[in-house]
Amino acid sequence: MAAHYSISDLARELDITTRAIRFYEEQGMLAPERRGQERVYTPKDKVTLKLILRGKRIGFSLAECKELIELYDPAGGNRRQLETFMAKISARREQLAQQLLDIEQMQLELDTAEERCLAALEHTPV
Amino acid sequence: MAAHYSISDLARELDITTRAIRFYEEQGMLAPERRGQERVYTPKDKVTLKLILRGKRIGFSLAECKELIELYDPAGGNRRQLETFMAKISARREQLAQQLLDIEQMQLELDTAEERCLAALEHTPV
DNA sequence: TTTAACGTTGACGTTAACGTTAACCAGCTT
DNA sequence: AAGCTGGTTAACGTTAACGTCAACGTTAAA
Repeated sequence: MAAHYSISDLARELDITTRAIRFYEEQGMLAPERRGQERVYTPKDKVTLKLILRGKRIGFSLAECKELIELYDPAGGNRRQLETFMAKISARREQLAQQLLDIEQMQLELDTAEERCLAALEHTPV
Repeated sequence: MAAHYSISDLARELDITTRAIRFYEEQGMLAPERRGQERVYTPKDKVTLKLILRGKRIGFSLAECKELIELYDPAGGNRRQLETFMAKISARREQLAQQLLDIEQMQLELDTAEERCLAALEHTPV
């Protein structure tokens, strides 16, 4: 429940390097406060980092992760921007649906591959 | 139902560049026949390419795609190899499961992001 | 007081997965 | 003969996402 984290606190907890965290900041995805030179992170920053990591796991680029993060900003923006965002969201949805299909198919094929491995092991002497 | 394809046939049909196809070959993922200098692809090569593309869509590296392809080889290999493959398969399965969770979570958040966009549009004059 | 732990800013290095010329050849058409 | 289409190899260029020093400052403990 700590209100603040150091850069290595977050690195440890989220299992990334401090270099990566600084890099995300360099890319404009984070803007932690400073106490002198040192970066001080809030729980909100932590949430942002988690968003980035999840995005990456799904296969988004950092640039795309940044867009996602911006959706959470109350910055809002004008009608044109909002419509652009909506379009991007719908494009994402389609891509995610395709990924789901790919994953299902892949799982089926891994099943049969596994079976073939097992069968082969049956006939292989220890 | 053609028995053979040229490199640009496949490029067109699978919507990739000929450069990419040659690159996959360079990486040892393909080994098309030759008629003189020219590459001649069979339906089997096409299947391999599709496997690569699906793998990429899910977020596998080319090296990982190559491993998947090798699972389809009747090369088989020894007990040690098979066990290694099995371990990799199970690791993949876990990663895929995690991706599914991430995608579901992401979809929920896109839902609310979309709602916020819509709400904002409501209050924005045309 | 020195040494250890943690932080900082450069800045160059690295890997993956192709893109992009360049320079060439073979066959067909005009 | 000239030009187009489509293929080839070789080799350098590019982008993303950090890794990996180097050189330095600051507490806090031994």
